[in-house]
Formats: sequence, structure tokens, C-alpha cells
Amino acid sequence: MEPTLLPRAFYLNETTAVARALLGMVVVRADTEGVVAGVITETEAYLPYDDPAAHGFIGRTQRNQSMFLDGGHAYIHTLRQYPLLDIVAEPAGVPGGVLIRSLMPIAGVPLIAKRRGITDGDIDPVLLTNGPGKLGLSLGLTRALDGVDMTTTTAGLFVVDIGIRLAAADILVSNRIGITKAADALLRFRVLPTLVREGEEEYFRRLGNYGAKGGMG
DNA sequence: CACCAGATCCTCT
DNA sequence: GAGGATCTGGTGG
Repeated sequence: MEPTLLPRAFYLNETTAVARALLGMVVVRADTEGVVAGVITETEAYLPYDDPAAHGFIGRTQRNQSMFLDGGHAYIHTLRQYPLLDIVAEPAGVPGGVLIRSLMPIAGVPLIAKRRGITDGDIDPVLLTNGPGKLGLSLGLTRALDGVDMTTTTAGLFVVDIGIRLAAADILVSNRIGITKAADALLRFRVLPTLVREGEEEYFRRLGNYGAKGGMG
């Protein structure tokens, strides 16, 4: 299918539904250094209500204000030296967020390796972006991109649908990791690891079609 | 202004 | 599985 930019309506839904639906979608980052893209293979939902692990739980602050924007905006914060990418869900004023935890790179691997500081040319591409901090570095994210609208291409950070459709059986559900509050809530969603591997060539083929159609939108 | 807690990663063991 | 590197923002004095 023709790749399509995910519209606002995609994100104006329950945070958990958005977290599931984002699996298989493609994050694209385009800036002066080049284009980087990867299929989303792991997400976590941070709920707008009764979720002490969510940054919005304490109310609106300087740090988390982007979570209160309309769904489809970026909420980018840093943890130690790493930028982390959330995509805001739900309508404005409802601070739901989906943490993008892992990508499978499908474009710009050399640039990703450069941003990761990896010089070993023989490294597995999947290992370059299989963690929230790693993919944040790979996409060249900074707090300057906090709050940008990801339903347009103007900021150079957006998500496209390239036609990947996952069955419920293809998704692993488990507890969120790296947190201490509400650590037992089943809000982590992953594409079956074996499926990621098997789908790798197919993803590249789709991207080839995308590139042939004239750019990233 | 000082303190401290993190939605992490990497290197050992 | 544990510990250190290293940085920002929230909270309290």
C-alpha cells in the first residue's frame, strides 16, 4: 500500500489502544543530517488517570506539559543522558502517553550507527535501536523537539503506516519495565521477537516501494 | 540553592 | 544480576 501519514484521529483514542496500534507503524526522522526510519516493535502505555508511573500523574509541570497537548504530539524528555520519545494520546488536557521503546531500523542505518557512536560495521542493526534511550539517540532527538506535532511532516518527526498489520497473537503483553510505581500493570506491548526477524526483509521491500514513490511526504 | 529520584545503558560477574 | 556513569527537573529550605 501507499504509505500514509498517521492522522490526528489515530491518536485521539485510549492510550492503551494507541500503544497497541502503533506497533508495526514507522517512525521517520528527517533533518539536515539525513533520514532515519524504523518500525515500532515495542511500546508502553502511560495512562492519564490513576497511573503513578506516568509523568502526568503529578499534574502539569514545565517538564511534562507536552503530555497535555492533543494526541499526535511528541513528548520528549530526558533520562540521564538519553532523550526518550513519547507520542501523546487522547484529546488535549488528558495526559496519556505512549513510550516508544524499540524500533527495527529500515532506513539510515549508517547515520544511526554514527549517532550511537558505533564504529563496528558488523553490528546487528536491530541492536542499535532496541531501547528507548538508544532509539532517542538514533533519531537525533533533543528537547527542542518536545511538543512538535507529529501529524505533519514539518518538524521532521512523524509516523507513517506502511501497511503492516499485526494479529492479537503477534503481540506480547507484559508489565512495564524500568519503573518502581505501578510496576505490575500490564501496559507493555511487543511484537513477537521471531516475527520481527522474519519480517525484516519484507519491511525493507516495503521501504523500497516507499522510496520509489518520491520521498517521505 | 541543595538534594534526590528517575520511563537508561554498558560493563563486568 | 549489580553497580556506576552522568543529567534534568521537581521539591523543599
